[in-house]
Amino acid sequence: MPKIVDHEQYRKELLDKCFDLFAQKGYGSITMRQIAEGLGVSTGTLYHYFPSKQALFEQLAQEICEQDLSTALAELEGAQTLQESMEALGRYLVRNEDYFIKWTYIWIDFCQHKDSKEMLKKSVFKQTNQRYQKAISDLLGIQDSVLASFVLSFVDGLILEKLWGNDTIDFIEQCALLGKMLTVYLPQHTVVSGSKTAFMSGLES
Amino acid sequence: MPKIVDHEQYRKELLDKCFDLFAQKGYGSITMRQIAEGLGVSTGTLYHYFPSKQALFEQLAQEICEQDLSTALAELEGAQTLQESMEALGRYLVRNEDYFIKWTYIWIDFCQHKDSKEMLKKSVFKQTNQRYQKAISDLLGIQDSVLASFVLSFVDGLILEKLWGNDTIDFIEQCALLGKMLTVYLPQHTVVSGSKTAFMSGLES
Amino acid sequence: MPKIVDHEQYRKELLDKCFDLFAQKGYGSITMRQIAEGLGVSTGTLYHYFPSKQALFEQLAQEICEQDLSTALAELEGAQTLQESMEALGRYLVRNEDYFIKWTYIWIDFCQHKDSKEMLKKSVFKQTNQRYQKAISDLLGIQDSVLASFVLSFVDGLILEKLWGNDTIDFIEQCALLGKMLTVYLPQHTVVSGSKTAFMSGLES
Amino acid sequence: MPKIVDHEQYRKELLDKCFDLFAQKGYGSITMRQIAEGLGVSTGTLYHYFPSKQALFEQLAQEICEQDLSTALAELEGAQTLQESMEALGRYLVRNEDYFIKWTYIWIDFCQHKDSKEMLKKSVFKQTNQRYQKAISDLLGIQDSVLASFVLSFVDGLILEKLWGNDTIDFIEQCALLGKMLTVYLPQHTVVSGSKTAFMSGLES
DNA sequence: AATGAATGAGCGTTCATTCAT
DNA sequence: TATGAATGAACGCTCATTCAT
Repeated sequence: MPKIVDHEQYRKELLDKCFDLFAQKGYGSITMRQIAEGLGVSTGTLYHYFPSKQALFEQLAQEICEQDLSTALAELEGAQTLQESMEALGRYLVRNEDYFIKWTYIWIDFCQHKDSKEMLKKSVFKQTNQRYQKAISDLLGIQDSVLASFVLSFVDGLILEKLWGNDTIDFIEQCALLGKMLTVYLPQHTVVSGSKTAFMSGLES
Repeated sequence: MPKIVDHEQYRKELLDKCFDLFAQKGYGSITMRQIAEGLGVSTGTLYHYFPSKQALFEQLAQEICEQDLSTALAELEGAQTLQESMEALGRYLVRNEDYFIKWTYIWIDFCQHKDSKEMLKKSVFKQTNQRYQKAISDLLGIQDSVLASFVLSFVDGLILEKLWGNDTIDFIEQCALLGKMLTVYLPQHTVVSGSKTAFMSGLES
Repeated sequence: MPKIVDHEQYRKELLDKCFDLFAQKGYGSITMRQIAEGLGVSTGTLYHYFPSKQALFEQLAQEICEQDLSTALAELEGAQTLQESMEALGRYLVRNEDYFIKWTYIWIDFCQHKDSKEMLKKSVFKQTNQRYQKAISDLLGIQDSVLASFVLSFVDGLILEKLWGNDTIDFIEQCALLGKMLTVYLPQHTVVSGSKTAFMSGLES
Repeated sequence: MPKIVDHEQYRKELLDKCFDLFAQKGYGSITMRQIAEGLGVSTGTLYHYFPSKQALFEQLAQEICEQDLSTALAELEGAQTLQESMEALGRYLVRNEDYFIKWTYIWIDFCQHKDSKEMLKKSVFKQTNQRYQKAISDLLGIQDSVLASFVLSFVDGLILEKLWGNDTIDFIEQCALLGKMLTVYLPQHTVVSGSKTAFMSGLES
């Protein structure tokens, strides 16, 4: 039993270290030898833990989708106003820019191989997307899914612009702008249903 | 009397047909044989027109970056209000969703191979990005580059969400929302300098 | 616990077996698949031991240049007279005719690819040639380099004639003739400096 | 009829120009495109005159074998003594060193492809070799075929040494040495049969 | 006669994967 | 468990050859 734990734990460690490797070269361009080398193991060992390159990549995709959002979200809590929330979001994006770019590389790569993995994509990604949307709803303090999608898309887009080398974009500035826009938009368009959210009361303070 | 072929024109035709192929499988995963087959030529012919796979891909990237925006922009003209402009943008995105997703796949792929191509990326893409930003500025009728980047990122994000299979996003709905947000935001924050733009007067009507 | 293989030794074994293969078809006409098949390994294995076809060929050329001459020379020792030495040389050439022809094929091939290998050729071959010239000087028992070159060229020519199919040439007969010619020529032209060589005393007996 | 003459003549011109090309890279390493380019024609034209690469090479080999020796030999005539003849030979070799090296490259290349060409080799080369041996006999003024082979081999060897880069060899010096050796050797060993040759009388003068 | 575009088998080489140790 | 040698199908690319003009 403890053996299995070790095996499983080591597998996860290897998987984590694969993140950068796949992000840098892409599924189609990295080789198992390069991965093994990057992990500091032999190809034999790599195949001992993962049945194939495809399986390794899918497990990685699965893994990064299932990553816990709670610690991330914790960083965003504590804001008193929407504006503060957005500014916190901006700082959070700046701090994790590199990670998000890599995440994006990997996920897009994964999407491109939509053969038999359609199902996995459907199940895992949909779920992930919902979690992100939920996180944004919580952050905004509203339930409007269109608005949540709006913010989600905007954030995706910020990262995408950075990914392809546009360094004229400033996450902080952009998120602040989003904050301002939401601040002037929301009070006029939100149907306050029942009790106010913590966020709304924050807004009014 | 050689076989009469307009070498340059045929090269461009082949290049155009490569767009879908590279978008579907990615640079690292598609093979020259597959490309040749997809184009309906032999590998020999493919190499007669392109010196290498990498050169073919770079020419494709160059090509799609240099594509004319004017016809695209023409579709967006004629709107009287910002809201109408945004709605036109939404319809435009819906109409060209497939194209933009493929464009994104290819460009991200290109960015991932940033070895000696850094320069090309810098020169070509930067320019392209500027043209897009300019187009958005024109569409909005403002000069604020932060705002233009905001809209650009948002649009990028919409496409990215669609790319990875999120079909709960509705371009029309999202662009309408953007329109509404801009409509309430702009009058309060834009310093109208000198004569009003056509757009601004439309707003006031 | 890796598979136990003495990498370096196995590499040498493969290299040795390449000798005949390259000699028979020539560098430009033999394929790596044919070589692999000839060696009884897969192409993958071949590339595991040699980085490229060119490197393989260069290592082979290097190898055959560095081969020990001492055993060969030992066969030629023990002759009491110049005539006997030359007759021993003739028998030696007959015995190794096949080997020398192959050696010649390979070396000529190597010389034809004198691009960046000029240096290797210069260093390795020159050295080899000097060793051969030295061996001939020892055999003749004289220091005259012009004479040594004469004999060397003659021997080269004998092999070359055999290489291109002239089977009217008889190594024994030719070497005997060389012996006779040297025997009548040398006493009249050699300045005996100091003590006589073993060979000279043999001549006089 | 005149058309055919032109065709045939042009074919020969092309063939002549191939000499250097094949000598420089070797049959297996030169491509038909490179040959065409070297000749200043298209591949189509090349194939119009020669049915295949192999046929082209064989025709070249045939051609250079059949080349007239008479002009060459004329250069060697006029010597009064054997020594003079050998010195003339030395100068002749120096003058044509480049040509002979190329000739050797090509012929060795041809010999290496001894599949179905064995016959051609047998017939054409044997004949050629006999002509050379005859030329040498004439030059020496003797009929001894062993001696002729000796000289032929020696000359071959001189060229071979030069081919593989040995530039310490001096054709003039070597041929002079050969002259001296023959001069001391011949009078003692030649059975003068019947009338003296022109050469012998020269020797005695 | 002459061109060069087109072909596809085959080249040198790589790579995911297997296997003996 | 861990290694890296071994495999051979398949990769990017080339080349002798054919063919439409």
